[in-house]
Amino acid sequence: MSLNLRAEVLLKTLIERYIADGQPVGSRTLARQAGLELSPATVRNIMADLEELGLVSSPHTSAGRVPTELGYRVFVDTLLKVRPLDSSEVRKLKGELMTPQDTEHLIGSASQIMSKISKLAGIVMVPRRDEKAAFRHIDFIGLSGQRILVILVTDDGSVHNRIISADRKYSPSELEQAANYFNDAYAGISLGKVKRMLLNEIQQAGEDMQRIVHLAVHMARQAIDGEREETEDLVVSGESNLMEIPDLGDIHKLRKLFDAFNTKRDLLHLLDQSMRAGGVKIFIGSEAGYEVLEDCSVVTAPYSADGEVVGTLGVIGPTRMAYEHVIPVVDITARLLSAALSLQGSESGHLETPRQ
Amino acid sequence: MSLNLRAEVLLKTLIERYIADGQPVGSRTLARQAGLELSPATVRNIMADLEELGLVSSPHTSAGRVPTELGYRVFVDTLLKVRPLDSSEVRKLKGELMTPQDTEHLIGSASQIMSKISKLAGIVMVPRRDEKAAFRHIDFIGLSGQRILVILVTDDGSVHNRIISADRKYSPSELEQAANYFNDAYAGISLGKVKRMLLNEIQQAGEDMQRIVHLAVHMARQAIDGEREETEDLVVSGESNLMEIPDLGDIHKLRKLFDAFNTKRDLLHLLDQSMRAGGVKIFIGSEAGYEVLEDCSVVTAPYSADGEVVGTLGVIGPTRMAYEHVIPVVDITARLLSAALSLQGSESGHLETPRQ
DNA sequence: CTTTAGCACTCCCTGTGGTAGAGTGCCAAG
DNA sequence: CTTGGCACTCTACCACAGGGAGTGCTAAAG
Repeated sequence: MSLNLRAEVLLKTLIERYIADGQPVGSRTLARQAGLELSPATVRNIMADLEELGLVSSPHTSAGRVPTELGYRVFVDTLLKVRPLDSSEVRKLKGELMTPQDTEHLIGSASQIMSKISKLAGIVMVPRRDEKAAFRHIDFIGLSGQRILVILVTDDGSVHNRIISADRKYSPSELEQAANYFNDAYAGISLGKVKRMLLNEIQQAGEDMQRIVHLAVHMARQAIDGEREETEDLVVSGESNLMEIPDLGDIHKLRKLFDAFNTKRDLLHLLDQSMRAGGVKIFIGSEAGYEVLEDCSVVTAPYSADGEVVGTLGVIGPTRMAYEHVIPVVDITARLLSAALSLQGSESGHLETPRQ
Repeated sequence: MSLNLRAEVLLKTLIERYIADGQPVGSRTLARQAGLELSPATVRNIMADLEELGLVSSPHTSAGRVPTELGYRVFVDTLLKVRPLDSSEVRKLKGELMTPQDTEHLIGSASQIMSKISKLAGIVMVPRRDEKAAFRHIDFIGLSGQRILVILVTDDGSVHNRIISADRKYSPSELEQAANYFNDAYAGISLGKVKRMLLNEIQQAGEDMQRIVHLAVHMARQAIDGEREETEDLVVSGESNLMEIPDLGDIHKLRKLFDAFNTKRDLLHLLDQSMRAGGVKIFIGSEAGYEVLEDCSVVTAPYSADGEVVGTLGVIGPTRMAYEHVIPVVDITARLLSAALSLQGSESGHLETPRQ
């Protein structure tokens, strides 16, 4: 892909222009806009070259050129200069994310603020650190019948609750004993480890363990197992912004996209991919491999808590989006969210004696 | 509004026909469909009468008739016979709502199942019974810095958590003492009462109360106050179903509607209105008084827990919806949700000694 | 060899007119 | 009161032509 300087400049101006107003751009316009002293005819020759390389295409014979996905790819990879964020926007971001709030709200705020600033849809994967987060506290509370409410608190300050059915009814004091046993025995241990320990305990001990211990172990196991599903989740905001974008005018495609927002599976998978690579990543149109994302691009960045990557967030919009603006928004949101989450982690696991 | 039988039959068939295929219906079709032995010309005369009464209108001179909002009103109030639900649909509903799950999931399931069956959007207001629900249990857990995670459990089995900033850092044992104090002092008392008691306690005691008590009271107060906002919430499902409905083809209107789903304020207000009246209520088009609901109808029903109305749910779709199908869906969902919520309430508040 | 001007060509978009179809309103007869 | 008949209206659809935008090609100029 060796483009000479002139061709690069022209491709860049073409894409910028096209992003700005969505019209195919012709040789005359391009010649004037590019700042090079070239005639439209010369530009036409170069456009023919670019078309051969698969970087641009024309919707029909007499309609100017439009970037292809490959064209966008080259653009974002080599030609794009991201412009630093407006200080007012940075302030907005900080204001939204630096106020203390629990993880759930934080995620929601991040998603919303991204969608508000970019005028597109914001997506945030909920953090996946259950396996690593340390167990902090558990509570068993009896409901009607044999149902028991289990509240599980991890070291990072997140709370999960779940209703399970027990084998019989338990008295409040039995439940309290069970909780005490569990809190004493497992405080400070990572959830992943707790899970393995529970499995062992169940297999080995068989019937001869104390009733209370038995109860605690089984209930906790159900609660921790249940977490897995719940945590595979995604927060989407500002979907409706996408409805005003003429590029996505096809109601049918739009509907499929919205369904994807609700199903979440595909998007989660996509976000999962970009968890590994550090920094901002961009998926253009069909690159992502999902049909629903046709004509869409996704700009993602991983975020971390306490120095470890725990999730991904991003913005989703039409392929024709203002990348130079969206990229820094996603980037900075990821950084701010990381900071907020790291602040939030409990110190007590390391610095203080675990609560008993 | 005195319609003779013939006119009623014609209006009914017209609306049924229009609901079925969305086309303005002409006199010839109507004459054949209605089962009355009438010629198109006679039907035309009657249609002119109905038009004068404001029950139908024609989009243009030669285009058949279409029901007006008033026409729909008369239809649902006096002409409509709701058909009982398919037993397979009832099974689906029961399967979804009778499996034990916590309140939050229950609400989500109710909304989803309604949208799935009606192929429209389902909305459920989250229950408002905080003031009445009894306080059950509180936990304070220290996070980094001066931040404290407060977990509040009410008697109905719902869990709320919130992060607050304390005036200084507290040790785990201090926090535990505070929680113990609070759990002992307030167990079984309704949240509304707890709130008032806390206000009193703060005013009266001034500085001379014990440090721990002081801490507990202040933290609990923040948590309980916070609840108010959070609980003003709404769960929407199946919005994307609305995108495939040709009646709502105008992207701009659709966008406004989706914004309303996100803002939630207007919809909550609407649902709030129908909390008082028992049974299914129907808002047709502009009747509701909200611009965004133009061309939409909302079918709502209140639901209860332990015999007391705590919220409203419903379905929202185009004015031209299959009322005779949607109405029983909403009705039964409300009943099933009521049953599920009533099951869920904890008995312990009444039957057992409060946990200490 | 590259750049440029000129020119014919292609395709879209818009507006126009004409026609068929559906349905109405009205009138006069049953 | 009901019905058949008839003139009228409005829409939807089609074909067609003209203007506009932009291209590709060619030949000449740098």
